[in-house]
Amino acid sequence: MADVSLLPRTFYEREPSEVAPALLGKLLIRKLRKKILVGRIVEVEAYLGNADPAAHAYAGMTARNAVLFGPAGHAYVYFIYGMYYCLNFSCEPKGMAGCVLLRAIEPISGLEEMARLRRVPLKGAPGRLTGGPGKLCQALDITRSAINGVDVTQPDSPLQVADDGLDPREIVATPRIGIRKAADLPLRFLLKGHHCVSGR
DNA sequence: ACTCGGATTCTCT
DNA sequence: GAGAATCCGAGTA
Repeated sequence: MADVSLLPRTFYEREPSEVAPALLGKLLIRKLRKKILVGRIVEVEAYLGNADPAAHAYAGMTARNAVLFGPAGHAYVYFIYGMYYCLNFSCEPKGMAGCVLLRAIEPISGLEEMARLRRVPLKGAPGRLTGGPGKLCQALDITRSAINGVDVTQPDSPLQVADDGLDPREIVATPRIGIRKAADLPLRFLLKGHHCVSGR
């Protein structure tokens, strides 16, 4: 893994529908006390802020979604269904409060620690480890208290995104998963045929 | 292969 | 007090 560069803030200062597919193939890096966990982003969803009824920011700023109304390139972590967290990155344009939801990664490094955090056996399909928004947060120890509001463009941040030069082969767009409103928009992006995307 | 429901708690009305 | 950008196991087939 030579030539790995941190994604700059300008990367996030675009429309979510542009940032989302651009994140595919990038490396998600989680720094813990002693260990470093790495995964490759293989599935994301764009949320268009005040232009998108399915977005958390649609109804305006609250204590929960305040991060989305700040500068781009920050982590928005929310708690859902009583037991899971989901990870997003804030985007521009400013005031629009758009974001990108990370739905699945391919585990690259630190698989043992990920399996321990997930409480599943190490052997088995990698998609079982990080193939879903709730799963990847559990595998990388991402919680609202630890990660929400973190600037992912900083070298000393516990959560970062980097480019290692990989050019994704084929990207496909589909409707988003698990939402009631605006359920028809093709804002879910994934690496075609990848074995770590969410679902069965 | 598919459908169904339970777990569990934060957030906003 | 309702509903939620989920996951997993059980049941049926």
